[in-house]
Amino acid sequence: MELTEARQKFIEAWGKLGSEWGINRTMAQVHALLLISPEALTTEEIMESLSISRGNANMTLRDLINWGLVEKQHKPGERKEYFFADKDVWNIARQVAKERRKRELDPVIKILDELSKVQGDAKDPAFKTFNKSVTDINKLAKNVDKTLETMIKADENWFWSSVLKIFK
Amino acid sequence: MELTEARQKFIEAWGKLGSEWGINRTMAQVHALLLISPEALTTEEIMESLSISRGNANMTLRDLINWGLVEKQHKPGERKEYFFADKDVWNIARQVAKERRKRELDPVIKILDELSKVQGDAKDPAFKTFNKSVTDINKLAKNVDKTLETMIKADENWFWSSVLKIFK
DNA sequence: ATAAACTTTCATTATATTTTGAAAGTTCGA
DNA sequence: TCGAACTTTCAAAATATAATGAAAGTTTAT
Repeated sequence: MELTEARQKFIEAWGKLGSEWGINRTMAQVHALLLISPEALTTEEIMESLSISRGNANMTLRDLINWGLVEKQHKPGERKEYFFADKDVWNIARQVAKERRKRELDPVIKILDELSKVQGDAKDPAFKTFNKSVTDINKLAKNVDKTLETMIKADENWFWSSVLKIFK
Repeated sequence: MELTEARQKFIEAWGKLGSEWGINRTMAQVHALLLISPEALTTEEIMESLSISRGNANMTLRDLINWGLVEKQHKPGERKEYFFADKDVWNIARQVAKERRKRELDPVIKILDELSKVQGDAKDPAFKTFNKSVTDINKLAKNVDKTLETMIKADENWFWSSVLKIFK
């Protein structure tokens, strides 16, 4: 396989994985493109490479910037904006973990905390079952939350050597 | 808050979280309903509870069965099928991890392995950047894979006490 | 063999999400 | 202050995803 084809496959695979995990396919593809681009790219180049419209490119890049995965660059003497992706995969993983935790896990934990407090008749099977499921999910969610928090703060080598050491 | 309202909130929250993570909202809601139902339910009851059509209920239940989260039950002397969800939250988490690993992570790792092998000019920045990103992502993906494999096999208490011990 | 009870299918419809592109907005040099 | 270069917006269109429900299929008791 040669580079051009391989790059294409990478962009496709990343887009597919993204869409399976609730991330817009185009956003994942733009990210993939920037990940394998040694230089920062202009909006034009991204539009061209992925055959997407200006509006789509613009919004997608803004989202990527909000996710902390991409940044704008300016070249001296040029008006155009260039976009560049952090290539440190551990940083990327941490950043994604951080954002998804904030946007999705935290709100759910808040609701589960409320629902855990709901009082009811200890003899009512409907209440017992509700209470058990909610409480158990809440505990699990909090364990995940703590693990993510650690990961977000952690150094990559330390993190994986600790985790994998347990499991050997 | 009383039970009826709380149940409703739980179903909503679970549906929302599911849809953010690439799982059909209705599927997550049916699962939530079964999770808080002490008894197995019929298709009719599920349709009624969630205001969904027969076809939708049928397909969603089949999917949940394929995910290993729900099973059919038969009551003696009755033709009707009843549906019941495993209430063990750790089993559920493992089952979801297992399925998503198989359906999504494994195929991606396969592609990354191929792409890691692509040869190129070590002086070409395009090749160097491509190669580094692909290789690094591949390593990360394999660490995640190993961790999931361990989790899938693990006992809940052992797993969390090991993981959280590292991070205290 | 029949029919009632129940389940499954799938073409059609509905909904949700994503994309487009032209117009409006902004910035900057002359 | 003007206009060229560039960016952003957003209503409308396109696409993708999910839901409906009637018809077809299946099972079982008689």
